[in-house]
Amino acid sequence: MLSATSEYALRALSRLAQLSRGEAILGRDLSQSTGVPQQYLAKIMLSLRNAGLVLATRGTGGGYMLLRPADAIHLIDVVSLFEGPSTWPHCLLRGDRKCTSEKPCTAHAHWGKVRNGYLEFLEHTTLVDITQDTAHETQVTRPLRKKRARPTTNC
Amino acid sequence: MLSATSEYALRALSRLAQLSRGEAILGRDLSQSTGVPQQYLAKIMLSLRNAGLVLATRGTGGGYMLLRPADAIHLIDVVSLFEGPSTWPHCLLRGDRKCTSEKPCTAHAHWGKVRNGYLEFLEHTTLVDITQDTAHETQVTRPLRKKRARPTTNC
DNA sequence: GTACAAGAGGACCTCTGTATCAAGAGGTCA
DNA sequence: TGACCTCTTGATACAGAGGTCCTCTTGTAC
Repeated sequence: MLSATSEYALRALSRLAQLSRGEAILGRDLSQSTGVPQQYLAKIMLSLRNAGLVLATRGTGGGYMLLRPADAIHLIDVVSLFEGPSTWPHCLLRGDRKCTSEKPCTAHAHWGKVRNGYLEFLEHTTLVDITQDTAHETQVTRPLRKKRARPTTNC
Repeated sequence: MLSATSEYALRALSRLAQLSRGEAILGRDLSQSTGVPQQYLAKIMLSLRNAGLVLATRGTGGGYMLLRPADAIHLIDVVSLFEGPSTWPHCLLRGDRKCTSEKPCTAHAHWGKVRNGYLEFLEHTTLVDITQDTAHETQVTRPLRKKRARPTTNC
């Protein structure tokens, strides 16, 4: 689905979207309110800055702020920075050469619908949509660690 | 999306689905025709055997075959063996506690549709749907000797 | 100009999924 | 019974994502 990095980026941007216009937030505070490890968040914010999504100001009184209105930043702008192109392949079995667009497998069309649904979701959803009006609360969450369940050996 | 392991499993099962009834395929040949590393495939097949999806027979003339009709094996049966429950969380921002079912974010409902679409796809699609009718090519299978199945230790 | 605040960035660590190796266990056949 | 075949299994290696540490660079205030 989404990598932890993508999700971290969305959470940070969502937090920035809560700020009033012209207001900046420190990396430290951003880390605290999103629950993303500070040093790792710094790296993510760097990518976002290089992508022209946020403005990072150094020195006393510095911090991060959105460079564009929240409703002008779509999830796809963020996710595409951190996810490879093959995350959502044209066929579920991306490695299987037997399923091609000329000779698709039976499930191809159904899979295409699912895939398009997901991509459209990312394209049409903006930061505003995933942002709660919780600018007042300083809720601290834990760093998230992607964890996959081990293959079950029983039924 | 799907882990490599899940996809490997689906490719292998899809290959098994091409065999005629009672026919088995060697691990070596299965690896060759699916492009999955042989030793790694062996481990995956073991999980599938433990899950009651395939029959593995050792010794001369042994190999792998489906234990149920291909149209009775749904993708969800396979994928759930290898993917954890958090792969498709209820909210896109799974780590963000601010988005709850009581107080969902604006995108929650849209995300739910995408999520359900994916899950329904896995639940309704069977091996038959992802299997090409290519049983004629590189025929490296042969009838499995008539022998009782080794009782699986679990299930 | 100096002290301090704050982001930038390289080096390195850790964990997990993916992959390989080698030996073992179960089975067939002459 | 022994040679041979094939899956099983534990140990181990490798690569990449996630995460930390430390130093450097830039900017502000006095």
